[in-house]
Amino acid sequence: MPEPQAASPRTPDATRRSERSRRAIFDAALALVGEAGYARTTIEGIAARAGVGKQTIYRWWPSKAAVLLDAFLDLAGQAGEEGAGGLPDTGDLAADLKLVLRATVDELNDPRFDVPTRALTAEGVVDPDLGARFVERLLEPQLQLYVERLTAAQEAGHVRPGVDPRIALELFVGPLTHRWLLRTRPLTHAYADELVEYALHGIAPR
Amino acid sequence: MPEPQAASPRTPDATRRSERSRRAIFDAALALVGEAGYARTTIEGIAARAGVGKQTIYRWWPSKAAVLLDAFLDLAGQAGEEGAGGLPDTGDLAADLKLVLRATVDELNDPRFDVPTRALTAEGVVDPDLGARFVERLLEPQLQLYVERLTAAQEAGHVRPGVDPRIALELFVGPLTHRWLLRTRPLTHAYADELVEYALHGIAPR
Amino acid sequence: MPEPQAASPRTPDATRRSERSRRAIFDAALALVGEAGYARTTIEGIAARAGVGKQTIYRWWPSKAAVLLDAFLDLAGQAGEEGAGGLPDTGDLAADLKLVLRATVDELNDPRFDVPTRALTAEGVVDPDLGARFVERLLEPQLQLYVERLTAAQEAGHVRPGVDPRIALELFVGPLTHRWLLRTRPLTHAYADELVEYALHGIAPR
Amino acid sequence: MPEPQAASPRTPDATRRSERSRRAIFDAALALVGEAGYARTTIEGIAARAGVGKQTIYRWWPSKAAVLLDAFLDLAGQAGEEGAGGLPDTGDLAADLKLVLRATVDELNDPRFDVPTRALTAEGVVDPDLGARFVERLLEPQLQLYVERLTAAQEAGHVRPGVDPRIALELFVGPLTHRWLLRTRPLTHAYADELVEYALHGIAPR
DNA sequence: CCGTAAACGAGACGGTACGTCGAGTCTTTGA
DNA sequence: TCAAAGACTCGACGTACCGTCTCGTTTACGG
Repeated sequence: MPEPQAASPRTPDATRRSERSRRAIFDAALALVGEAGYARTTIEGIAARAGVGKQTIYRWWPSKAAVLLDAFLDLAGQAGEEGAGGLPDTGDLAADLKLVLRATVDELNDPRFDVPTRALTAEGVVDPDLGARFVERLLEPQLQLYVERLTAAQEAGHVRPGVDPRIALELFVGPLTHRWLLRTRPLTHAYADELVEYALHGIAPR
Repeated sequence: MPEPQAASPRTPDATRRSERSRRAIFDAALALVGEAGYARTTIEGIAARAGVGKQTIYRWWPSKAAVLLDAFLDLAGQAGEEGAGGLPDTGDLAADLKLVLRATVDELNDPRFDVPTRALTAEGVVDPDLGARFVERLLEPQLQLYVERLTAAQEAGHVRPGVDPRIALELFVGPLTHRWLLRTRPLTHAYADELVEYALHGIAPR
Repeated sequence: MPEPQAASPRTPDATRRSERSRRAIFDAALALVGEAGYARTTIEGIAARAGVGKQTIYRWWPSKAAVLLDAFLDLAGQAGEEGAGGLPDTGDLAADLKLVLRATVDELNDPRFDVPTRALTAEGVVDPDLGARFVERLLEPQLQLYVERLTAAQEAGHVRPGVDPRIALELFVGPLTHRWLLRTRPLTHAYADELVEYALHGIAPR
Repeated sequence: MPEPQAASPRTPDATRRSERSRRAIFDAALALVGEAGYARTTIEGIAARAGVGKQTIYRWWPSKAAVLLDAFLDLAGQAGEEGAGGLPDTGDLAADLKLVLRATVDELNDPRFDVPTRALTAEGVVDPDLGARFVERLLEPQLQLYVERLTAAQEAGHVRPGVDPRIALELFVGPLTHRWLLRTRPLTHAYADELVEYALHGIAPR
């Protein structure tokens, strides 16, 4: 549940907040972004679609991006309640990473995911506060899964001792994100595989 | 030199274009972004500062981002006329890459560079046309330098045969960009060095 | 009190209207027309002078002319609250008409009245809706005073029975307006007198 | 043929003027006013339609209204070359005037005449220079015909001696124009007749 | 008959105002 | 007493024309 970011003049009473409105706002925001894209989604539009006064949005969120981020977190929270039990660990690190990266490639190629995530990411690039929230709530938890898997591999002797897993993971995630955000080259399974091939050698035991 | 992207309704006659206005617009745009940030820079403001009619901007560019991209390219073109002779090649690939990546880190940490580049990148993330132009005119030429240096290293036997330099370079550039854009961790020289260390092993001969 | 002419897309709620803004707009509009003339008065200028958003003008009026007409009506409403008790009736129709027409001549020769009235009239000539409002709200009530006076004269036997007062009045008002609007000849008291002389014979008993 | 209004900076050489352009501009102006109305007719539009540079218009006319006035005069000049031999004189002044006024009523009720004349008149109401030209070139010559007819009638003893025909004519023309411009009441033949009835008594011998 | 100066078409330019949109604030009203 | 509704100020949008100003390109005259 997103608490408003601290000491604003006249912090509203969160306990009296209308859950009904909150949900309606999330639904409207996600629907509008899906239909019209992020840039053409407006706070006014969200309010109208949600059947809510504009003030009700301004009361609880500082910006359109913040609304959407919370809507996203809400969505992810619902989805993630069951699954998300960590990366697979079959003992074969290369295979496990390829599986995960291929899945990520598919997700990034799916417009339903691509459009709003791209919008939110772009906003975070430019708005440090939002970016921090985005990273802390959405990105970092996912990266932590890589840390866990790589640490396990390190303990199993498949990754060179002394390698920092937090840096190592970026060898996989960084290039993928680079291609996705900047569209320098197409994102394919073959690319994911090759990436694992190259990067894994970099952190493998000598 | 940015030729208008053709096939628009009533393309204006580029030969009659006022070089004076073009320069004034670039100067104003860069100054305003530097002073007020990208979001608070408006086309109206650029026009006023440049002493130019708004229509003169709209006649030649489709958006604020496009203006700024061209202003950037113009700047880069001036700067790059003398230098830009490729990445250093001392024969020591690791050292050369560290040098370059450290320089990149410094640049990315310099607000004069960071603010507008970040803004332009974010815009490109969301606007495919602009992104394509951004990549083609600014990013790809830089990446090509890596390709050249890595190919040379490959021929010298310092990089495993069969490794695709275009993919290999992303092992260096991808993670750096990731940290920069998403601000997940601080960008330091130490990080640049470690990145080279890890990634280089990945593409070194067995 | 000007109710918006209904059946527009999304008629705003008139009960919530800001009386403060309405007054400020009228004041600004009249002041600007007086200072700069009608053509150089702009909606943007009125809004700025009134300390009001442009939208607040566009919300309630369809055009600059409509604003000015309402400003005029408002002014006339204030002025007319006490006076306006009809044309004088001394029993001497010729004298009474000469008095009134001379006063009208003076008014039409006074730039404070001439400039905005002329502008509004010209606009009404070309814009039938505005013209209708102008006539209905400003002109017709004045003409009605003539009807009353002429009817009284008719009952007193000073006007031929069977003469339609609504037409008769135009013998006085028409030529005067003609000279004023088209500036064919100077508007003088002598002219007013002569007009009464000629026209009155036309409707006198045989 | 409209000579430019004297000593402007660099008066152009009228002898070199392109008759072709002049005609094309008139045609375009009249056509556009007919199609879109005066307000939506622009100098730019006239130039484009006439296949003429804007400067060619600005070189010879000071305003849109001036162009249209000249276009009108040109038209009237063509039309008036044969006819316009004065008002009819059958000896029956009332009948003659009714005939003429009825014809005027018909003209004023014809949209082809009404729209542009109305526009030009309105412009003249507000722009004294244009108004003067309008009156001098179009209106006054017509009024002169009334003067002639009334003078003839006066000599024949049908109009009271001492009556100023220039004023008398306004008893007929003024009310008609009033109704037409202000749309206070419909313009009908019956009205024209009644007007003659009333006004003629005013100037008849006692 | 030819060179030259003008008027010409085209249209880019600096401006001004347009009418619209949305942001964020403030006020009224009904549940 | 909160929230819906929505009017408010403000600022920027992108467009339309204004009137001015080059640009070549005709065109017609004067040598």
